[in-house]
Amino acid sequence: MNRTLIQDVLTARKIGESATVAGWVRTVRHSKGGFSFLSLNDGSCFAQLQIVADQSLPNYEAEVLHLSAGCSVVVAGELVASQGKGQAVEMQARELRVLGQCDAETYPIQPKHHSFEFLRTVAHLRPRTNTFGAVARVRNRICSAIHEFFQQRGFLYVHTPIITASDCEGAGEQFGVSTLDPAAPPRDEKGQVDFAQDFFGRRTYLTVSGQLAVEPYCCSLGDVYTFGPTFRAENSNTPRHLAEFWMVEPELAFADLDDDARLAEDFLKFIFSAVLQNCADDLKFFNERVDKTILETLQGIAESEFVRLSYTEAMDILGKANRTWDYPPKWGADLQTEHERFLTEETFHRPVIVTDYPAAIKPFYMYLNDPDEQGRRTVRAMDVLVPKTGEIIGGSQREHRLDVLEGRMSDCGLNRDDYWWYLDLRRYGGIPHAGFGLGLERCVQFCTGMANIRDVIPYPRTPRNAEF
RNA sequence: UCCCCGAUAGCUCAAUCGGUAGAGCGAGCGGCUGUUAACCGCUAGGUUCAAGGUUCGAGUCCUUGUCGGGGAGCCA
Repeated sequence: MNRTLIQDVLTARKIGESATVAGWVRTVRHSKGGFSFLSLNDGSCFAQLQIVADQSLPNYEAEVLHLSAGCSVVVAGELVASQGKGQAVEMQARELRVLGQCDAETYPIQPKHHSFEFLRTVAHLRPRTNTFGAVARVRNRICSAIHEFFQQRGFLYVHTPIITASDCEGAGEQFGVSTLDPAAPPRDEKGQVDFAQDFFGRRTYLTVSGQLAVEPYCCSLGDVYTFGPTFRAENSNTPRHLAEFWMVEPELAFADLDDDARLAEDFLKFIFSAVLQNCADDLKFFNERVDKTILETLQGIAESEFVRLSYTEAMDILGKANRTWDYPPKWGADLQTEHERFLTEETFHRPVIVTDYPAAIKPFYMYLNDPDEQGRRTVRAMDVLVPKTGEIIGGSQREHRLDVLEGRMSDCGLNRDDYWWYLDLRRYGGIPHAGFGLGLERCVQFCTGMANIRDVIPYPRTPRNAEF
């Protein structure tokens, strides 16, 4: 069909021009004067195009008068200056064809307010609403900005596997992948399930991170990034966690943690600027209906410097704070949510990059710092914390010294043989390198103000929920 | 997984001390109207999440379960 997107009609077409548009009716208002007003949305932008359909249309009485919210139509007509308020231009229909009827009695998306909880139960129809259309467009813009940012800087896009054999990537519980019959799996002599007879001849899992798999490409080709789905089988029931989510993981060659933090800050600012620039109508809607601070916050961040401080400095600030804690800050323990919020929302009012966490609470692959004057060991890790969402990025400089890495693996109780290829990178031409992971959905949450992560991904997967 | 809260009409919610289950929106019909969160009138619409229990009587109290929300942990 040779149609014009409503976005183009509203921005690029002039009064007097003809066009054909197609979309879904949002609301219908019939006038006894012999004409009807349709609000038409086709997803190309937030705005609706008002269609004026009058009784000169041959199907006016038979079809137009029976249209309701949700019907799909194709309209050919001419752009005219609107006589009413609320829109500058509208389309005078010359021909209106109904593509799909929509029973108003049973259609779940009524022209009224719905709760996000209810809309989750109709996830296949919620993209027809203002909110979820806007979320989808912002999410898309963020994804294109991610690729733009890295491609402009010469990063290579690398596809890491979804299915992995390493069962100790260190980032959480994993989903097993198997084609064995769960009711009657083959058993070995000890009565254990014999995964040697499974599809891959060994135990396999869905990936919890592409990092380990992308490092070899970084240590061969330079700056790289991976961007794909990630799976965590944690029983997490929060507005910030999904069992299936998307993660961007750049890996910088010949780089340390300072380079990494600088990249993370530039990266987030690039994304926020892109969204501000290209999704103005959607953001205006979020700012009015979802979170009245979202525009101010995004603009403020795009222009301000992120705060940098070490874990030890953060502990000092928290320790001196004049308030009571559910978890009193203590060097050696991880930052609690209340600590993170205090830093971002009450102390600095902007993103904070916390670096150099105690080695004992971080994974084996992070670069080990020299002991401080008190003999405490830290690693070159960083978390980028933002107001409300909390941790949006986690990253580190990687340990590239073979002996130190092997020592850390022993301390963590890991078997070197399982990581022979990972250790090879340090054995043969090892280089300092660093990287981070950005949770895409948390980024979408931050840009839209949507409170629940289940509402920024089309079909959320969470414990006990894989509908649609 | 732990703590707290909730589940009533298609949707959003109300229902006093345990005593006849209501409103708004939406829908249908009619009126009015270059309308646009339209407006006015009428009508239909209920296994009060499920299963037990207490009681003359349960939407309301008790138990268990399911689902949802908020907080925490795990993290992105």
